[in-house]
Amino acid sequence: MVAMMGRGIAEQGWRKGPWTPEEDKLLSEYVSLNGEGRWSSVSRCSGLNRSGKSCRLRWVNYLRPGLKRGQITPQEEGIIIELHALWGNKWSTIARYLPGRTDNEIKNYWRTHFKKKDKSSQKQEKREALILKQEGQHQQQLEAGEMKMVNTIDHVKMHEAQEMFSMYHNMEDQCSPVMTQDFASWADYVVEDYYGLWGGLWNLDDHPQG
DNA sequence: AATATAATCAACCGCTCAGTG
DNA sequence: TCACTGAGCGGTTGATTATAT
Repeated sequence: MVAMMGRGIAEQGWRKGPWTPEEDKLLSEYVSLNGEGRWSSVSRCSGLNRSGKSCRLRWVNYLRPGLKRGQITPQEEGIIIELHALWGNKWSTIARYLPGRTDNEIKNYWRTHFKKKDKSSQKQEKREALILKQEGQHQQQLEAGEMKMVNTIDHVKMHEAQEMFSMYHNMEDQCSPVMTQDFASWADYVVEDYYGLWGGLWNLDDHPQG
């Protein structure tokens, strides 16, 4: 494994690899005394043999107070999907709208839950191709859905909407609140949910697109 | 029960950008 | 204006855990 990519091996004197409870304690104490920031001086002042980068990451993603641990809720998932459709891989921006969640967490969630679609979709698409042959009307239905979507939300690009639909459709764990079988009815759901979401989000102080 | 594969998570790396002298 | 530095971000990797065969 190419020498573990140097993981766990001190390079330039910095310790790498998983954090120990002792290190966590030192970092927490340092931040509680000195506040966030000044990461480059953490190692000097706290006794930690970690780079500032590493300290910051550990604090932001793991030690920071108020972090939620555990499963992403369906509501959070919906927000992630919709914000990603709008902004793409702007994980830190998306994370601002999910209190207690980190950009890393959201990024990981997206990768594991939705990027896998790329693989599974190949199988799925084969299956769907068969179904399409059997159901010649399916395409008409899809197009009807597309038209509805385009007319209703011009914020979300069509292909993104189709991707979102595919993702919902491919999710087999039934965690999605709505499992519509066609794009048209799904579009109805998203339109409702979309405005519901933004009605709330626009009230936040930190407007995303300034 | 053993092995292979997939999923998840924590952490690192390289890059960019803003602040400062 | 330019160079330097620190902080933050997104992409990626590798270890661990869960699930399937």
